[in-house]
Amino acid sequence: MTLSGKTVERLSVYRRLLAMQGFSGDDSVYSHQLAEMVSGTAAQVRRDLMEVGVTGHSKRGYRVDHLVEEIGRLLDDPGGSRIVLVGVGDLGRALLRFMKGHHERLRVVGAFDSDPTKIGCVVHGYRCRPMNDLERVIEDERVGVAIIATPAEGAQTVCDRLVAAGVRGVVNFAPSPLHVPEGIWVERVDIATALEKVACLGRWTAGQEAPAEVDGTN
Amino acid sequence: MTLSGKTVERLSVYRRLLAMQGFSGDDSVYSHQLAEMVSGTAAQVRRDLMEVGVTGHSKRGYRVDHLVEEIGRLLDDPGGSRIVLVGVGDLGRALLRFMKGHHERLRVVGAFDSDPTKIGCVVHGYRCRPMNDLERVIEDERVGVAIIATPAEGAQTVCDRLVAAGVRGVVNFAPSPLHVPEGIWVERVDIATALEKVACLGRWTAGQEAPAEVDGTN
DNA sequence: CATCTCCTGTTATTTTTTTCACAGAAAAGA
DNA sequence: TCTTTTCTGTGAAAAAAATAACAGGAGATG
Repeated sequence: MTLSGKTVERLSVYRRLLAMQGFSGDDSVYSHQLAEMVSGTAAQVRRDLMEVGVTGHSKRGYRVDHLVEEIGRLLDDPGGSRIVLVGVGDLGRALLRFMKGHHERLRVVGAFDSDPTKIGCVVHGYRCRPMNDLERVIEDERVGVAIIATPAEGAQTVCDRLVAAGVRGVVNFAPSPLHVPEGIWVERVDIATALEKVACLGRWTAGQEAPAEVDGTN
Repeated sequence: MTLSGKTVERLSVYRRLLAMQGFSGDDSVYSHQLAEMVSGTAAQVRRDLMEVGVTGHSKRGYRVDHLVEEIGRLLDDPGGSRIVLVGVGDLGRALLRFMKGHHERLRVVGAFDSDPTKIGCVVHGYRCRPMNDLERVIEDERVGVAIIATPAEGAQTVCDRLVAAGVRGVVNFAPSPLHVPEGIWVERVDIATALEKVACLGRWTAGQEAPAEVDGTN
């Protein structure tokens, strides 16, 4: 049984929200409460949780602690995931900051940049290393996940090196898609597209929807 | 006819790639070339372009300049979109930097933060303003799109203010989902989820896939 | 205890999205 | 001019995702 990407996304969100909400001890949640939190439907939540294998209690919902634990069993590598970040520009710095507080199970073990003037600088507690060290760190630390926060130009080259060195999952913040061999998972976080999409669809949805005479056959 | 979100995303990427690739004058592209660029299929590309309404030429493909223009006609507000950014932390700064170079059609007209020590600072050419000015700027500048780059706690409150002031599309970088009235488009960019997803699925896909005896029925 | 209510678990249905497949068009070559 | 090749445009089929629907269980209420 393989979990769909969409499901994994939602599970990640459920867990985060449950952690943020100050649940304690033996608290429970209903599927419709979780649904409300994510602006989804209760059926969707129950379906997701079914896939996780957790079982709720009719009339009392799901035990929060149990839920968090089981989602973790599915999402997390038991040994924790080690991560490298490539590209310590503005975005890279923001990401390091972001990784700082959260995530002991997602640990950054190296930050790299090709700009010689950045090498050695310490950003949010992480020291910036030269690109030459990339392969060694990945192999020594058994890194499975990489974050690419370089400009578009360098991204593909960096990606090739990462994959060759053994990385199996990549989060790509560069504004161009990456080509990877089969078996490597790439998650694209495309800020420019997100903006254009919102600008376009925000206008659309709020605009003069359904020209009335065609009775909106969508 | 309403364009699906997925389609809009792809169109945005097509256009960007076409712009990045140094096409000139009356160059043309084939659907399979575009497909290769985005690691997609030619059929998908043709279907997307069909929705745009552009028509290609058999044996010669699509005129690049025509394509870019037509995609623009669909995605862009003719008058350009004015944007506000709320939250000038590390991520907000990275986003301002990002908006700087690109996008004259997506123009940031205000950056806001609730931290008094940040007010007045100029970041990548944008001056940080106090939250009090938020509504006034949105109304005066007829802002339709907002970027939320605050911590999770403040995000919903900020969002409510944005919507009340007239914003119709929101890009949410805060790690918690937002609740909005119907007609408002929210695009979530969830860095934490992207990381967890890659860590999970990268492990999965490369791992001991399909236990061999079940002949991989996915 | 009987009933009412409000949950979960899961199957069935619908909707959305992607892929397939092929007719038609146009350049190129013989 | 006839054939071959290699495109596009699009209906049909398939796959994926979301939604609805409902049986069954368990606390609450009287």
